[in-house]
Amino acid sequence: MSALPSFPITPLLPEIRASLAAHPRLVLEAPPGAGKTTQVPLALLDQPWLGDGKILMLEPRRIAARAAAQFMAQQRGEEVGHTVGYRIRFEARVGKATRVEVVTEGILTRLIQDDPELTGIGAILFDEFHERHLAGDLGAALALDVQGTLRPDLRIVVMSATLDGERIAQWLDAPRISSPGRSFPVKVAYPPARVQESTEHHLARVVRVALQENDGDVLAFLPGRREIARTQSILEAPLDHPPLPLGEGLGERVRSERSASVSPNPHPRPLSQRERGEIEVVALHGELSLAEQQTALSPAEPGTRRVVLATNVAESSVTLPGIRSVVDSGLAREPRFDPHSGFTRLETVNISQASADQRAGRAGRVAEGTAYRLWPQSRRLDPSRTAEIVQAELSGLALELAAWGITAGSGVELPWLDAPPAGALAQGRDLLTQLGALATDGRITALGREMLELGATPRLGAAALRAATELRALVADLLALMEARSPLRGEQARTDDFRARVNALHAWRDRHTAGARTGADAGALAAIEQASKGWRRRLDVRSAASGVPDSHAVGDLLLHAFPDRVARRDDGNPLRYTLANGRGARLHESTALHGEPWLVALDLRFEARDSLILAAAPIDPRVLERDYPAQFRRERVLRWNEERQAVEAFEEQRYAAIVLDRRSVPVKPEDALPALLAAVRAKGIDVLPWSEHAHRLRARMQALRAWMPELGLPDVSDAALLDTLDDWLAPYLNGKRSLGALGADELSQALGSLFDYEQRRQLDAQVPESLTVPSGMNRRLDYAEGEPPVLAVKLQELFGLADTPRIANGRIPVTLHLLSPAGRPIQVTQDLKGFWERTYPEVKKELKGRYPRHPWPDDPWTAAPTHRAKPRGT
DNA sequence: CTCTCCCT
Repeated sequence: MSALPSFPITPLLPEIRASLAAHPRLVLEAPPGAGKTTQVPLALLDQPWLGDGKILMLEPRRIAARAAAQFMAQQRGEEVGHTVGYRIRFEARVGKATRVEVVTEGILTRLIQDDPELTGIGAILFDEFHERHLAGDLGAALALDVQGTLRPDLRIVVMSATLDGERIAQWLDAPRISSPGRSFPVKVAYPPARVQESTEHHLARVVRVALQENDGDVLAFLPGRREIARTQSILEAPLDHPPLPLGEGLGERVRSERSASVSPNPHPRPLSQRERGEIEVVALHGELSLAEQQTALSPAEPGTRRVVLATNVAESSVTLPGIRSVVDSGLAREPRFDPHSGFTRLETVNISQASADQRAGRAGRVAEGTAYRLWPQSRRLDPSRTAEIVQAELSGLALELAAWGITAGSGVELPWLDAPPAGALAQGRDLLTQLGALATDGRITALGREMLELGATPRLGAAALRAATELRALVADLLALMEARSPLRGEQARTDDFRARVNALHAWRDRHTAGARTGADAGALAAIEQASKGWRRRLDVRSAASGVPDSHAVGDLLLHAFPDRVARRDDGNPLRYTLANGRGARLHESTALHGEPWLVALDLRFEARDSLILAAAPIDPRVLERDYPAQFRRERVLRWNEERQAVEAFEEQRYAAIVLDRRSVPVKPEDALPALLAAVRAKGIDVLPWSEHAHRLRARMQALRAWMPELGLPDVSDAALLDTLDDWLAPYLNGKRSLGALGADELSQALGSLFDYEQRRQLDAQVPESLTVPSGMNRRLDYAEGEPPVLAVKLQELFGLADTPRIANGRIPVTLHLLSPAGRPIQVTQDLKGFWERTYPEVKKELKGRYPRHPWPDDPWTAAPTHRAKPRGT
């Protein structure tokens, strides 16, 4: 150990050893450059608790796993594969003597599932745990479960670079040791955007400032390719105005921000023509070919300064030499799974504080640096990155859990740092059931176990294992191509026909064409071929596929991975498709798949209406009939025809939600009734044929209920009627096929049926339709909710009536609308007596002249009531 | 008409 070179973490190693001797779990916080990855595993090798056990160290990336193993082996003066080895998918360098095994995260899950006792393993170290990958979280939860049950002696060390150590330590119930890093101070500035300035213009402007104020290269972080391209064109366009004047705006602001441990170039000056000519702008993102990435990663020509416009690749995956300043948009694109739609979509989000610090740290690897942040300093960032487990698609996790014995109803839980959300987990289990990996009781099937053993995603695993033996060579290619980014470049890169990728791989393999002529990236194809070779080994295939597969072969194999994304072209619109899950999708206008009646959509960009199909392959629908017979259904379907206000019946032949054939069939009465009731429920009570009579009947029923609550009458408000349609309306709709067939009388009868005989008797007695007035005529009563009834009547008809009539057992006085002989309103009153006494004499004086042929007695109490005028001449 | 990064 004494031979170890010194790292910032070196002085802490005794403390780390002591802690693990006393306590089986530990949280180790150390920023990049502290040496934790390479020093901690070796420092634990001689510990008594380890005996001759192995140390497993998890890395989130393959490159990092290889590099860490390489570095440690070198440090011991050995080859990789002796004391120190590594294991990543399709590649292992471990030997009998190997005691430190650096593995990628998915490998650990396999190891634990294969041997839950973790025989021979004494410690597991989770490096870069702050990245919170799904596999890392699962691995840690499984390891904790094993430690708590079968292996109390197992040591678990979680190494993290963020401020989140406290939370992790609580979760683990573990002590916490922090190490300083090895990096130079980085000064942070927050230059604000100008009014209406786009992110790209803001960023380009600050990049120019960074070039002025600092030596060395500039690394800028943007959320994606589109923003990188826009920024690049802004930076490469000739300046239409001279660069920033001295001492104004940003230059000043930068120097006044925070206390700087180092002051940037104290005399920023405009770039000269010559200097600008020496600045090289390069893009860096995951879609680039290896060669293109190399350009960005290699040192610039002497005398040339470089501006690297990068996505998140540059945050952790690659190291860039010579960076002295970082310009950070504060944005990243992250996948979010929506359990409702079953799709994952990319969202542009604000980065976490941990990411911001990690990005800024990139400016301090070689010397002091400056980080320019393009968001307001007042903005509060989330302290650390959201764990993948809370926002990702979870079918893979659900399958691992099922293999561990955790099913939907098992009630068993793992000790999660962040538990998987129930909705996404349920959706994952649904998919697994559809793929045949889970039985109906939720337990894992034999196919599910095979899928885990194969080590592909559940979707691709299902496709691979269901393929006929003679197609397995092609399946291996499809797995490799599906997992990789598209190898196509140039014109070809735009195609949405997935078969173009297969053809490019086969052409490259067959050496018929040079890499360049296939329009594909030879480096990418070589990597895909490596993966395909790995899959061929696992699938027991001797030789690789070649040539151009049959037109449906690719789709027919991959539809077993995406049975829910089988798509059929709509009749009306050749670009529009309906997916088996019922959602809409469309091909873009320059599609290479125009006219294909059936597709399997392999990649979609989610949109609320019609998702865009980014990659697809044609399929033969007969394969669906053969392999998913249960999804084919012939069903009677009832539809509401809005125009006819009537029920229609169809017989539909469907694959899942895709309608293959629809024929009109006669409507059965027992079919129609529920559909008619549903239509009323959906459209509201006003859709019924309300007559004047029915309205009035309902008003009286409501009035009686309000005025004589002791009768306990049913509510006939809109809401109550809708709630009880089955009771009162159904008998009258029975046998009908449209709402129009319901007569107005029938509606009244139906309403009336809500009251029994006695209640109807009370209705007629207490809330009558009309009153007989002294003239002998029946005059209608008008009922409105919450008001006394209105009796409109000519004055002359009431002669002899002393008091206001009352109804509802005398509880409610009617409101009299007293009318002139011509039917014009004279007075509204509930006090007839008062009217006769006070108002009538005046009314008489006024109207007698106008209606001389009508009686205007001085004494209305004793006069004979009449509804007619006096006969002429009397 | 345009999608971040990674992994069994």
